[in-house]
Amino acid sequence: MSSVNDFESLKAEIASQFPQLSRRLKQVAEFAIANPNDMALETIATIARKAEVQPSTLIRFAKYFGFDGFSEMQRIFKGRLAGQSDYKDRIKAFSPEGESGEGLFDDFFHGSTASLEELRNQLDENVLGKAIETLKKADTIYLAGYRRAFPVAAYFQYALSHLDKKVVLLHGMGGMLAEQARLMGTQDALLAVSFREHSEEVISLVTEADHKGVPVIAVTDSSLGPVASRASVCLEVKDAKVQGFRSLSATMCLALILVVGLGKESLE
Amino acid sequence: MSSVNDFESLKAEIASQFPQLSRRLKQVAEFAIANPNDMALETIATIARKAEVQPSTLIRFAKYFGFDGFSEMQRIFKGRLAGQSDYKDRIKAFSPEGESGEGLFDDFFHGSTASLEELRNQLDENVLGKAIETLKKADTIYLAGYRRAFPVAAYFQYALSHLDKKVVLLHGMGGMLAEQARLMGTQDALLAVSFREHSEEVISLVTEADHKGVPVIAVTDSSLGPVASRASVCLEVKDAKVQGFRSLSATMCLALILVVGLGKESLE
DNA sequence: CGAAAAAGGGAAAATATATTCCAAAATCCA
DNA sequence: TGGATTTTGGAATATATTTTCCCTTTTTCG
Repeated sequence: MSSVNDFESLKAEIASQFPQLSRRLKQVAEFAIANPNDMALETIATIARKAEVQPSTLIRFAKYFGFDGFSEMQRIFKGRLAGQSDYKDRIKAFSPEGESGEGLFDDFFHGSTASLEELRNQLDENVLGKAIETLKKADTIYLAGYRRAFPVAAYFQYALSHLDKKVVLLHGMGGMLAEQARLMGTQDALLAVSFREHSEEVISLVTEADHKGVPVIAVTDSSLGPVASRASVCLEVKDAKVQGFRSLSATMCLALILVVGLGKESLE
Repeated sequence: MSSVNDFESLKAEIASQFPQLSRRLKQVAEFAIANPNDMALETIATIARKAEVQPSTLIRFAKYFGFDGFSEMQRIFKGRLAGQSDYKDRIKAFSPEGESGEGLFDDFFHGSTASLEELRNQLDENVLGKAIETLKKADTIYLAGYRRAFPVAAYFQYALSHLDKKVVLLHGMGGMLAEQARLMGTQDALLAVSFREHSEEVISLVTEADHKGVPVIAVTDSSLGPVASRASVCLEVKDAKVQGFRSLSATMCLALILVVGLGKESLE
């Protein structure tokens, strides 16, 4: 087992050992540094062919650097591609045993930070641009969000109205949801925030908008759900869950990005 | 051989077929979209374990979408990783610190992450404990929050009601704010969320509660403001500001901490 | 130059991985 | 309800991949 645990240190190690490597091992070293993707994604045979060495040379190379075999070294290259922030895994599962004396609430911060990290990695600039473009074109922006998504919709209402956008929060108060929604037209847009177990209200609103030809921008945690499938633009965001409750940290950050993006666009 | 050649079209294809997939195939679809990295880097057995399906289900999934087998479909996922990582390296290489046109949204993530970090450092365990204790003792929790603070109050309403706490959101709709607030008693508590330029409503609510002897828990960005000074417990949180707009990422994290803290306490 | 040591090639063996297949369970439909 | 059809789980099989090992080639150094 090698002491090297991440790509950066492996790279450094290879660089420092390089001069004293044999001819073929140098060849592998150069290939590995130049083609880390291949090293992560291809089989030993394919890599060997591309690097023009024998498969066994690759294994010798791995063993030279203290790994049990090639596969073990390949993990490092895979880790590099996976993003390897170790925050990532935290989104799904938190240590149930919890505290180790230090930082009783670290789980929460880690979770939120992890969600942000994930959002940063996943957020597609093009999709976001399309969303902003749609909002910009809209005469009136209708907002939908219920249960956990309601605070997000409320935040949009606050922030967008500060941009002098016409916004209507479809709160359904007084049982007037359908009436409120009836006014949506093709020149408008519906910004729907919805998380799994999507509420009936949001699904029917989105469906109606879709039928009418009103552009729908979805902010959701499930890009395969009923809301996303009817949306013209789908922004995915996953907040960390702690003891049955999800924060809204990442979603709020996404909301801010949308708002500021729209603000910028409007000024130009 | 499938007609799908890149990740984006596979994703679109999966989304469009999703509704008519069987239960396990849906499970795979969700996992695949949510964890494309695992799909590219792990073995069938590992993926199956993570997605909680049988290996054979993964193969059925691949075949459903026209691939010869799982491995062929996995190529699509590998392709995605191979393509994007050039971009990834570029970011790392050219912008080691600040901005350089790349990482257009890094400001937002950085801002939110920094806010969380600050919250983590500033948050006093004793103060938090006192806040939770107060909320726990309260018969009914009254919630106040206007403008930017409203989404936070709304989140509290959602989350606390899931803990079977009696909560009243003082929304002031219909001009009945004073009437709603009149019911607060010393056995209750007022959870007031307010940020600078504090709204008139929240100030008068907090003042009234203070006079009546109702415990007030303040969540605010100004520990010296009119809300904090009248509160029995004051939790300070500062969200990052980007181009005139503040996110609520850190505040939402704090809200989650309070909620989960209260949930734990209640169980014991 | 020639013996000893190191490096390299490549096939064979070992291991891991993907795929098939069939029986059991669930779902559908008449 | 009850037979037909689809879906699912999981062991058995086939395939692919990694690793070992031995022999050949190359390099090193007295």
